[in-house]
Amino acid sequence: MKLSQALIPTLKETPADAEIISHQLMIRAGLIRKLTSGTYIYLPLGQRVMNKVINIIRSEMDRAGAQEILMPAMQPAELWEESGRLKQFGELVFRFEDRTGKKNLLGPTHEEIITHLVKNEITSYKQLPINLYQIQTKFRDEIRPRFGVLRSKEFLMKDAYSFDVDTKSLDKSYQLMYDAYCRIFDRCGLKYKIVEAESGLMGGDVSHEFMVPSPAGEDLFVTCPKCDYASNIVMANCQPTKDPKKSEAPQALKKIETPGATTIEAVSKFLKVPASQMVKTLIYTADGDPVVILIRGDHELNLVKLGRLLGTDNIVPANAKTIENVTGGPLGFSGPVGLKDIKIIADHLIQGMTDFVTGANQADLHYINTNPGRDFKIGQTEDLRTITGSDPCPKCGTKIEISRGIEIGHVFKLGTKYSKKLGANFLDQNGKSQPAVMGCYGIGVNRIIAAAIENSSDKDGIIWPKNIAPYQVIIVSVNPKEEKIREVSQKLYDACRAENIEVLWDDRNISAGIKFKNADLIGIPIRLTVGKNTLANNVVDLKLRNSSEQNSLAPDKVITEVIKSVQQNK
RNA sequence: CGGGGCGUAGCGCAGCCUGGCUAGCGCGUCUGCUUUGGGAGCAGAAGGUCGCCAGUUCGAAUCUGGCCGCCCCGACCA
Repeated sequence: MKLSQALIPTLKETPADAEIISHQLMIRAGLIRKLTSGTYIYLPLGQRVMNKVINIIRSEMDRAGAQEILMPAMQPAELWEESGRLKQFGELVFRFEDRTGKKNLLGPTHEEIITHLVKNEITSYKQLPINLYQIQTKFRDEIRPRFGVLRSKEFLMKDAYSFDVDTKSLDKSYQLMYDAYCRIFDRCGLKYKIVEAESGLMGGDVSHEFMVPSPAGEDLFVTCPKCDYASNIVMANCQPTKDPKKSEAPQALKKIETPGATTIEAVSKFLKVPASQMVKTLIYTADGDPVVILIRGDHELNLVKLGRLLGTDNIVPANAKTIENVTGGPLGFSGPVGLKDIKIIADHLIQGMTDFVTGANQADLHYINTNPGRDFKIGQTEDLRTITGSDPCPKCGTKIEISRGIEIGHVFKLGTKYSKKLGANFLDQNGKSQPAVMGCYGIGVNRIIAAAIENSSDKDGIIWPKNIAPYQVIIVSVNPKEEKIREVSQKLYDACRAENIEVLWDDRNISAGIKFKNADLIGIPIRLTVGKNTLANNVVDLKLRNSSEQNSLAPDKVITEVIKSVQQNK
């Protein structure tokens, strides 16, 4: 492609509404343009990268034995009512009616549809296992789209679904996908971590996320610097204190005034007591019933853990009225002392704490020197908090590390959740009807692009991994009006095209500086410069985007070098 | 949805507080000439419902109200 003819609108200035590097560079390098919040137009350069990624995904999925299909983005709401997920997804789903009043939605994911298909088409164990996938646009009415293409309302996803006769067979299908994902992300040139994850709306018990570490990521994950432990932060187990140290002489419980101090921070400041020496009493309602939870002042309640414990995800903070009913006191001064007729669920650490500060269930009053056992009863002790950076690794005890990451892929063992609900059964060897055991596997295609840029750029622009670069080579003709320069450039351009090497030719009649800046910005791996060196010594300069070295070679030699370099990465 | 911020030419911004003539600046764009190894120079030109609607006023980009859009933080979301 000649740059003079290409729609590659680069920007010198950083757009004001782009916060993170990948978003800024995707706009500046002319990959995307925003249509509205959460939807983007992919320009030629962006679309080329997208296609590169898609091709890699497709080849690895096919290699793993998965078969490509295409399901509609428009789906009947009926199927979602059957699975019970319409309510669960709630506002996240775009809904609409057709002219007859039939309820439809734009698919945020496709478990319902694939299960429907398999229900009708798979009837025998002889047809299993099977893995079907598609690369398709998903729609999610996100509360807050952000960071460009990282969280958008419309995005491209590769989603695969496996069906097996039993869990043992599912383990194999799962591993196959897990390995395929590693190959896909390796080929995309990404550095990533695989972490244990929460299954959320998908359901199922086992899942792993593929995370690209980046400060721009929306997810936090935990890794151990010593062993191989890696987990999403919400899943990381906190170690119970094995041998709680009781203070030798607990102080007497005492009520003291804390006017207007309704938060841990305010009380901590007022009483000059560190948050870690306080206990917060949280009242939630789970399926409408109030629960009382105790967490150390400097810790955070982990709703996922609480949900697992209570067996529901319908957990919301109690309103002021419920709090009054439960504690007899106003919001902001709740405490465990004197609570009746309600079980107190405490985080593991509470048991070992002594002489701590907590609410007195009366306005403007807190207790100091509270001690569990003596002053109130803990009904149940559980791991309820979110792990912190000062916690030990649940596996080996080394201090863990917390990092941010971009979730580019997620694999789930679903089990029979959907097959049971939607009736995807098959006849086993004994002629008995069994629900298929499912797995599902997603990759965010757009996120791979953003993650690759987050992973690899410098002050001048993008540095593409070779396998997903929109073009392999860019030829910069310093002064294309010069006949010899044009001639040599044309020769290089033709030679690349003859070898099927993707090449951009900057044939524009503009000053050289712009061309170099542009080439760096759009991040093409190999740059060939035809300029005064060519005129004086009949050589072309070859420079790689990811190195500062530049070599001068005869035009024929340059082509050989380029071919070698491009093939190395295939 | 709660909190904060923004909306003036394709992009980045000034002007608004303290209302007033033809709404500016930089980049980009177009024409011509000179340039061409790291975002060139000169000369000329095009490009604006000042987000929208209403109100106050002799007069509104500027003041007031409503609405819309966009960004950031949060609710923990594949």
